[in-house]
Amino acid sequence: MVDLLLRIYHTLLDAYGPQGWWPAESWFEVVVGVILTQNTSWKNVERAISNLKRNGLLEPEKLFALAVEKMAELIKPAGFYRLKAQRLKNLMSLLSTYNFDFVNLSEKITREELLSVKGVGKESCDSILLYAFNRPIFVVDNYTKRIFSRLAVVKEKDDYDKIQELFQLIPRKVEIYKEYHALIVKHAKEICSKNKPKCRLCPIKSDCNYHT
DNA sequence: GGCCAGGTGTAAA
DNA sequence: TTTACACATGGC
Repeated sequence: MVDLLLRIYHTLLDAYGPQGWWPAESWFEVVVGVILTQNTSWKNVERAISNLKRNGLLEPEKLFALAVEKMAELIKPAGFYRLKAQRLKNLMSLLSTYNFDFVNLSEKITREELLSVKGVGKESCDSILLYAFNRPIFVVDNYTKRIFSRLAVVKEKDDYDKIQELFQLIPRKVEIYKEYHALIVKHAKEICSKNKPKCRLCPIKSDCNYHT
């Protein structure tokens, strides 16, 4: 099974090349991006991020000190902005207990702690651990579920933990974990873009007419 | 105009 | 335990 997963990985890598995720200039930008991108296109997240940057607020202490209402205004382009502003606040307050210290956080913060934050679910939690703090944790998203269940690698009703356990049979190399998830997202976008031949892997809709 | 986007929490069945 | 819904902007 591991061989199969690695074969798919290399196939994707050959097809699309390294994706270089996460696109950010700092670990803190990753953390913020993770919350902002919840059910939201990256394009919209970029606008929100650049609003924060432009105001010099993409720094832990600055953002933590910012009123939620102000934050909400700035991240508006990312959608769900009131909700996400509060979620960022919640997350900031956990990170503040580590004094926003990268080394400290990288070594000590746990999955349980992150999951206890309101607004941080499994995918966000694992994205933060992998992409911000370089832990070998595999990120499972809906694309992963749909694509790999159609490839009959996982079952339709397998839950997050089940699928994650499977992928984590792959040797725990952070770079591979980062790249694999990124490639899955890339593939998901590619196969449903126009001018592509029909395939049975549409991640957008299970009954997609365009790619059945 | 409708569907989708690099999800999550909550409430009802 | 599963399902339905709210949250919201912007691209196509």
